Amino acid sequence: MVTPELLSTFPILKPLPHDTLSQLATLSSLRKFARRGIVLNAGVREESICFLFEGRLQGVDFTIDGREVGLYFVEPGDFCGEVGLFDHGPQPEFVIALTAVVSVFVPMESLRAVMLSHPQVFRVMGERLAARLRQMTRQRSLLGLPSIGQRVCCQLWMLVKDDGRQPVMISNPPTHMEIAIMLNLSRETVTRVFQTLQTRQIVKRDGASSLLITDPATLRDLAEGRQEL
Amino acid sequence: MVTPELLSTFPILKPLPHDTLSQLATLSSLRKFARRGIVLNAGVREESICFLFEGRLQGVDFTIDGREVGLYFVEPGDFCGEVGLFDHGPQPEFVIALTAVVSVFVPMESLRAVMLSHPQVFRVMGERLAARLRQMTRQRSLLGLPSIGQRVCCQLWMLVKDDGRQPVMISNPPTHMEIAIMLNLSRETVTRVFQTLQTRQIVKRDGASSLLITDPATLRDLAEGRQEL
DNA sequence: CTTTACGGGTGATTACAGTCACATGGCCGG
DNA sequence: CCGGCCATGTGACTGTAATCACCCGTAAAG
Repeated sequence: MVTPELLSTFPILKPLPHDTLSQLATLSSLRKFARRGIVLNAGVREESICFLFEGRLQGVDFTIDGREVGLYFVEPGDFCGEVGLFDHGPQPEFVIALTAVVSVFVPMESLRAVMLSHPQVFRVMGERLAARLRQMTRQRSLLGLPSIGQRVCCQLWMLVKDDGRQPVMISNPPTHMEIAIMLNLSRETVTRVFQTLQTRQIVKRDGASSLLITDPATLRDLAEGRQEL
Repeated sequence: MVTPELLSTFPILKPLPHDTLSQLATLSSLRKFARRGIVLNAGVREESICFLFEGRLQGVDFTIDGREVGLYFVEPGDFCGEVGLFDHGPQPEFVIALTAVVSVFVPMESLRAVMLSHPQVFRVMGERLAARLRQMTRQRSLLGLPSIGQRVCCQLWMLVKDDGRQPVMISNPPTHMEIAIMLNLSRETVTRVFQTLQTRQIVKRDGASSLLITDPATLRDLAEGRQEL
């Protein structure tokens, strides 16, 4: 079902020797989710780490009064649910499939064993946790921005890793609602910002499941506050 | 200057053998800061971990347009600046002294060495990083609360570890401004919430540098949304 | 001892994003 | 082919928190 080759497509597992990968592979399982499927549950001790092969995930939490709060996006090649590796605690947040998703579930206990016997993997996993902290810090300061347009542009800019000049395409982009909960905004407000971005020819819908950033340079300027929307 | 005994007052260092502590102590330095002093700088590779002995610290970041954003508080016995231990990266956020502060600076490199040779410490440090992630997640969902009063009460409640019924005292509490930046509010709004909390006899100023929680039970209810303010 | 800075307190005003209500169009399942 | 769902789009209205402008009192700085 899961081959060692599949596992080795993930950067963090790549350096592992082939027989270790084989062993991990026999313990792992391929799992597919439909859009809106719950990949990881909050509050329970999840027994697996989820490696994302295809699609997009979103970490979400809920406020006491039931409002949805967006925390981060997960892109293919990345993984989630790793916090419990370090403290054996419950999964802190939900992880939801934003699109149809293909993922590999690796049992947490065996991955922890691998981690402890391969300092290399341990190191990368520590770096990974640190990166998550850094990313959450950045996301948090986004929320401090008084200009709503700048908030949306920053978030959009973070989805565009490519820093080039030419147009960039984002396939299966998050919906307005999914962006809204990341930024503490209402869905309508996000829609209105996108509307002005479209009339100003900075982004363009390209079919149903694709967003074209026609003018990355201006988007960047908007994100960094050099231009007003 | 720094004694091994002083270091062993910190839970994470306590299990270390005495000679390791002695060696660490010779490399460490005692540093005091005045209120508003910058304890750790963002963006640079800080060369030390800061262990807080006395006072209160706040992790803060700034938005692109210069607004201050509050991230977390640090209480005595805890430490900060540890992210770089894992990824050798720059310090992600500023750490500011909210009160007069006594702290011990332990060089990051030697602490990293200790960590690698003492799996015990490594484990606790990993748990610590995980705890930070969990705490940031909770703080983030606070910001999703639509009721401003609830936000403030939640934050206040987090400062009260004690879950007892009897009145609790918070010494050197954060100023309204410092709370405001944690919650994405203006200083005036926080003042107004405190005003109603005081008239409703839930909290009370006790001298200049102390806040008395006279009715923790009601504060808890307000924080958890069982009562409106 | 005076001066200044800072934390806290308060009212008036206003901008602005949330909310509600509804419309449209695409896609999927029956 | 039809019906329903979901994402998006849009207008009207409104509540609310930010902003501004000021006050006071204390405590540290000179």
